[in-house]
Amino acid sequence: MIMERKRLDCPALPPGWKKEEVIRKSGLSAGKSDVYYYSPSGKKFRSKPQLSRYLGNTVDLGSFDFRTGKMMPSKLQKTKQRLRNENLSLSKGKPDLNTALPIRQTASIFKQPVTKVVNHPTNKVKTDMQRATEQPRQLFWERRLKGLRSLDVTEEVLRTMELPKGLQSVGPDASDETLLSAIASALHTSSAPITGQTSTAAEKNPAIWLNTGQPLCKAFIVTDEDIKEQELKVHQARRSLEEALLADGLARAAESTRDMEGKA
DNA sequence: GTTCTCGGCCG
DNA sequence: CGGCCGAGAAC
Repeated sequence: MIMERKRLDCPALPPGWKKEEVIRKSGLSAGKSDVYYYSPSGKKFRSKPQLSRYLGNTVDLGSFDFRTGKMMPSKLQKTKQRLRNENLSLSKGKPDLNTALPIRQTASIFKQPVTKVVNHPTNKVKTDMQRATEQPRQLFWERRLKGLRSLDVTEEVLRTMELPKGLQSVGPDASDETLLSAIASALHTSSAPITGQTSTAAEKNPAIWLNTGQPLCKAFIVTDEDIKEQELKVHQARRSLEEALLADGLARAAESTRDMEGKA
């Protein structure tokens, strides 16, 4: 007899998500149960951290109880406690090893739709369409990114990027810092063109008119000079990378040569 | 190779 | 005690 695995709908998550509870039937932990979730595309999730890594900023799992699959408002208290503790330990100079929200800026750890251009221009790689369709977002979620900095290996703060004068932010937090995060996130999260907020109404009352598919940034104009300037920067960056790789290769070659001589 | 399952760590 | 994830077992 085959034990039917019940995959139940989960109202607290976006449509199509399923929840499953498996009872352990042997061993010391017999009787205990494990809870799993399945995305609309069928991917299995076995913990809350795994879930929030995947969902990114599209869903606030702060009050989500993984075991029951329900939103538990009582848990909001604990979320605030956690934030306090984080700020405390950060001010003591401990490195922030938290990999939960908000999303990281420098690497796309989330699966994104990718178009691979090979010989024939119509060829495409398979993508997770459930993930590719943009989901509703919280207004002004980018504010959570405030204060994030990129560090090098010695934990020195890297110089932040300077933004062109033409870029101006929209919304309650008009700092350049958040603007940069908002744009960087938009470029990472969406494959659609980034135009900024094209409706001028959004500037007057963003809470109503904000286009959540676009960053908190006024519409901007990109001139030919901007493009040329950027091309130059990319070119220079590639040159220095090329030089670094070459130097590294030479160093390795020299090292292995020395090793060989040592053995002979 | 992938999926299932339980152990065990750690907060 | 329970959440989370590693790793061996099963397929």
